[in-house]
Amino acid sequence: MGDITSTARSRLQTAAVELFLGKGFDQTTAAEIAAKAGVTERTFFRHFADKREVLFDGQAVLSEALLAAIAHAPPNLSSIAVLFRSFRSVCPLLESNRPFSRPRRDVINATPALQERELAKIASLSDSLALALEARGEKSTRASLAAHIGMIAFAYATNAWLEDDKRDLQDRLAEAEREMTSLFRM
Amino acid sequence: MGDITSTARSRLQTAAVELFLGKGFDQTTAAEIAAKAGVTERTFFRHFADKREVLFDGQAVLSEALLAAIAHAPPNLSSIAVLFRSFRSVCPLLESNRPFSRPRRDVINATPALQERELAKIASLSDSLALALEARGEKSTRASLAAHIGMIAFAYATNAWLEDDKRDLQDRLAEAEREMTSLFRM
DNA sequence: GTCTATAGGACGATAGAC
DNA sequence: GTCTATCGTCCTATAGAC
Repeated sequence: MGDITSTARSRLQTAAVELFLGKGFDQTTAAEIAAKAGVTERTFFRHFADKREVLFDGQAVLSEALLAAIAHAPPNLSSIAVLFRSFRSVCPLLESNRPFSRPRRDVINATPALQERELAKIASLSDSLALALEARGEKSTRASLAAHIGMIAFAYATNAWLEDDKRDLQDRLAEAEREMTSLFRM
Repeated sequence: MGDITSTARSRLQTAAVELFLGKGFDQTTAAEIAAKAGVTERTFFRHFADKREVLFDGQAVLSEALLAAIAHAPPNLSSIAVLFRSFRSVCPLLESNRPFSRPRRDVINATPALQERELAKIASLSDSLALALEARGEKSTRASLAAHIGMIAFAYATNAWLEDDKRDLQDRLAEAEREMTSLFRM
């Protein structure tokens, strides 16, 4: 991937967020985004499989960070404990990204089609985490349940923090973990 | 909803599943489905907002059954307990529907676009369940976490049962509940 | 040479407007 | 029920990096 390529990509992403915020996802055409980024419509679709995908790129970085954290976690921790440990480890990454995440979140919240895509990405990430837990020796069934449940808490904490950062992400995560654990203690 | 409408709807649904199974979702056009059902393409889109939606109708029945079960559950049960109780109560409904659910599931499994829609439906159902739990007096945060976590187990059990019905749905549910609970006991 | 990014025209299908 | 904008795919072609 050379410089020209990545700048075309990032120009497209920036243009997309601005246009989506300004006039809505449905009212923005791929051609407009491309024009604003100085490329053709056809180039837009070469970089992104469909119009929604332009908003879902950062996931790859997050995914790798989480998988690495799970792989390097000490043994003899429960799967749930490993997951929350990993979530905590990526908080700085997410915090530094907030200026971009916040407007992106607003666009997604306003657009059902984008919410669908986000759920798909979260599910895909959960499946990856489940495999990483299996690599630690967890049974397949339990790894999958733990990963998907953990992601519920992670997504919940992230959303709460994006809506209101009076309390930081670590704090939101700790609260989600507490609440979730307590659900099973009664 | 008159008779003509509902039969046209069901003819469209049946035709859609058959065509999707035969040549794949992407290779099937809305016009083909309509023709097979004896109506025009325009009629297809009057019944279903988009091409995917034709496969997601039964959700409404399931949703109502679950909400009713939650509303009529005895007080003083934990949210998680209420949810699993409700899931168990709809098992007969799902079991009787298996002949339709199984091919539908195959189509969805083969089509990313349909998986996205299914995740969205599950999330929407989870939100409804959360509201029903709140109506029982559960705190909003906890209701939401419980509902989404419960749906993970429910979806997991349903998928396992659809893939292999050597063990019935009740059994799969009980196993999911056991596994999930045990994740928080170590 | 190979590989990759950009470009452009044509086109069927979706889905909304009227 | 007709009309049409937009999405998204197919194909080929050019330019630059390595």
